[in-house]
Amino acid sequence: MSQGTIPARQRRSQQTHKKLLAALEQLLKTKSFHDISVAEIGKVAGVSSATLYRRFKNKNALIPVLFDLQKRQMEQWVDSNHANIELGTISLKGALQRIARIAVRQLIEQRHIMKAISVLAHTRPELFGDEWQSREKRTLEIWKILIAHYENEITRTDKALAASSLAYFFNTIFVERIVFHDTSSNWGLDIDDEAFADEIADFAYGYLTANNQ
Amino acid sequence: MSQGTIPARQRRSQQTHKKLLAALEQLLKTKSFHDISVAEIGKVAGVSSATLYRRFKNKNALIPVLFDLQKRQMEQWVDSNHANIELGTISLKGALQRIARIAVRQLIEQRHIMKAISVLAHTRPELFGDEWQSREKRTLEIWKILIAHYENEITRTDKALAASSLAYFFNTIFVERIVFHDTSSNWGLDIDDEAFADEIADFAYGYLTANNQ
Amino acid sequence: MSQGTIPARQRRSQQTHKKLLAALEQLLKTKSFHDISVAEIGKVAGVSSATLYRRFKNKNALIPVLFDLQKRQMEQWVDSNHANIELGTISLKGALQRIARIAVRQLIEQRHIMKAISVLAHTRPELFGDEWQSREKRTLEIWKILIAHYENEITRTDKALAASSLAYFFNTIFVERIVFHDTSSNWGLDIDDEAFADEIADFAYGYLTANNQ
Amino acid sequence: MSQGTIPARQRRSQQTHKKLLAALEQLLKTKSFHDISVAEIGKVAGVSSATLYRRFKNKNALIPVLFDLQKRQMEQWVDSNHANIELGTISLKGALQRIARIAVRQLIEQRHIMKAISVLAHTRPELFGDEWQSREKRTLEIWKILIAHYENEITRTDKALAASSLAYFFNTIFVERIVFHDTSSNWGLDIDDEAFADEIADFAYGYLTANNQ
DNA sequence: TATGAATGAGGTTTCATTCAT
DNA sequence: CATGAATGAAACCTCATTCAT
Repeated sequence: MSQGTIPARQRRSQQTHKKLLAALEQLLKTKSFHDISVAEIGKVAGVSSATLYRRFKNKNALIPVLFDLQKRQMEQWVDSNHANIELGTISLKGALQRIARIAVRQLIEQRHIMKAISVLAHTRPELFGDEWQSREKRTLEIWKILIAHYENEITRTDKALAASSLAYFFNTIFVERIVFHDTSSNWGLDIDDEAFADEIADFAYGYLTANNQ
Repeated sequence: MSQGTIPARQRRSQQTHKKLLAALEQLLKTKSFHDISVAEIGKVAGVSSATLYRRFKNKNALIPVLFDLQKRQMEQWVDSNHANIELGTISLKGALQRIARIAVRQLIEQRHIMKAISVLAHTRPELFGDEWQSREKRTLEIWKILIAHYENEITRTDKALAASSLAYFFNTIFVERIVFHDTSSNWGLDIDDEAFADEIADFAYGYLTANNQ
Repeated sequence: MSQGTIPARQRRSQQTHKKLLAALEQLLKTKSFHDISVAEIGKVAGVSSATLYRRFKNKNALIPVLFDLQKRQMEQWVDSNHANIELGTISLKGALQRIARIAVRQLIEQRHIMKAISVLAHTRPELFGDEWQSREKRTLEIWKILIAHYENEITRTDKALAASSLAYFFNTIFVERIVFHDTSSNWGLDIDDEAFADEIADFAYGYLTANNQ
Repeated sequence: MSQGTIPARQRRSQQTHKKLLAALEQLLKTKSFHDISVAEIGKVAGVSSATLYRRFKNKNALIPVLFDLQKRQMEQWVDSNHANIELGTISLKGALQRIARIAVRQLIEQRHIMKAISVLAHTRPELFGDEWQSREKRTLEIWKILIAHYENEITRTDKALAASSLAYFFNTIFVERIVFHDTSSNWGLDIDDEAFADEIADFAYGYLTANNQ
């Protein structure tokens, strides 16, 4: 349970909790967290703003919960087999493309919540707990496994560094285009999201396999 | 002249204009635009907040000017020979490293103002005029020139796409690490900024030269 | 039974009643009635705030009960022989000293509850019923008895007035020093409470026996 | 200038300052400081509540100013010769009566503001600066002078203690009757305020002159 | 019955902006 | 022209009290 969240005993209050989060998510589609007032959230959720304060310590306490929500949504999405990668049967390039496409699709799916999280992470980093770090660690592990699997093909010598670089790269490069799609410049990239994912995969592939004589 | 800026006829008011922007820049080092009040800006600038409204239509009108300021600072920096690249005498890889390092250094230099611009671009895109697009165009041109120059070495077939991809890539990938340095996760990238720049250059180099059979 | 109190039929609810009052008393040690919320009282008492409303009409209804509680505590204290005065065996001055010391001790004992009552009496006099008046009457009677007993020694001619003056005096003069001990100025009175009581007794003794030619 | 007060440069703002204080004083006639909202003060003063925050750091910052106001009002009153005591030409008893009557009259004059100060001193002592102490000191000096002047008549041996006791006594004993006149019990003291002052003077006189063999 | 849930009304404070000197 | 003064609108939050389980 995120910090600042007040445990809900009854079913009614759990519903309220959900309704509030759903309202927040809804509102985040059109404005930033800062520009959404507690009253607004309450209104959309169909409860009074005082009720929000029964479930959350204060407005900021919604943020970690938003974070949790994003995580849960992502896990659901992963579980539903959208994110299956069988390293055994696929080339390195294919794997990278697969990953890039999955990342893009998932980011599209969670566009609004990710926008909020991204802005908040840049604006109010102090409101994020350290759960962030555990996600980071797990991601890094996955990249290490992938690199080990394609060891022969990869020319990078410092494998740990390569894992870190890839993790940074994949977690950074899509957000601008996918999440801030409507607001940020597109640099004449008039290709669809799938093709974009492939381009990105090419960066990663090139990085891993280039001749570094 | 940015929109919302009121032309300053007299020298005194030009100074006021400068003082206000300097104050804003100063304040952006410690908090976000949203968290800086007009009164505060006036105080640091040594003028009253009402005076600000004689130079700017409203608080938001500062943003395009901030943007201009960043541009001017960058141009100064470029002019001062920090950003000289002689394509003739240098390998593709060397050129990319050079560019990456320059980008990093320049971002470090303008860290605070870039943070503000980045957040605002994500939060209030409507406040940015279309000058953005002309920068975008010029950047794209530069990449096209570079790609043409190393044509033989580059395996990418769609040169225009490659230019766009590189432009997107270089304008996106550094910000997280350099500008949001203190707030965002570093994915175990325990290398210094120069080495980081080189890693990034490797992505670009790999992308441009990989065997795409 | 104080007004606003809902009669408690069952033993369980009597205990709840007690627990609530004990909680209030406890909380009054650190903050004023106004600053104590119903939720807080409930929490300390170990019941929900809704339960409080089953025992009391509203928050204010606690006040008369607080008053009762103070009375009961005082009576207990008196019964336990702390307050025994045998007029027969003691001088007027001795009697006054005795009374002053008793008053001081009792005020110390009930410091917190008396602080609450004092502030509330000044702030919300309408919340006190008229039971106050019966206490007043009884006190006055006692002073009349004392004055009658030492008739010869006393130079005051208007005995009724003397009784009233003494009653007012003794009921007023200690509170500032004893009850608001930590908050109010002490006028350089660097003596202990017992010596203070004696000083006060001297005022009363002087008043009663001075040469009023 | 009291802490939390923002200096007023223009005449208009000084007027606003005055209007706000006058409004507060007015409102204190019917309710306690705690029960008066900032909005209310603004309304009565004829300004918006935001304006109050231009002159005062916050609501609490009004309190020291209230304190100042009381002091200034008192000084004015004293200067207007209401409080003249010529020790040379008057008996000890006469002097004490004079003082008691003056105290009573002055308290009547400042009844409402004194009620507020008294309640606040008991409720929020932390909001009072240490100016209190300097007043205390001066009062003590005056009593020492008086005692020295009537040295022969006075039977008390510890003169310093006597001064402290009198200071405490005179600063405590009137408030209940005069300031909380309408709310507190009167113990059958059916005499007018002047006669009441005389009774009180008798306590002091008796204290100072009693036979302490 | 007891209580967790819910809320309406209200409180203090901030701030971008306009007014008046 | 520059600025101190003023403000309307809105923000977050609290709490005594009622509702519904």
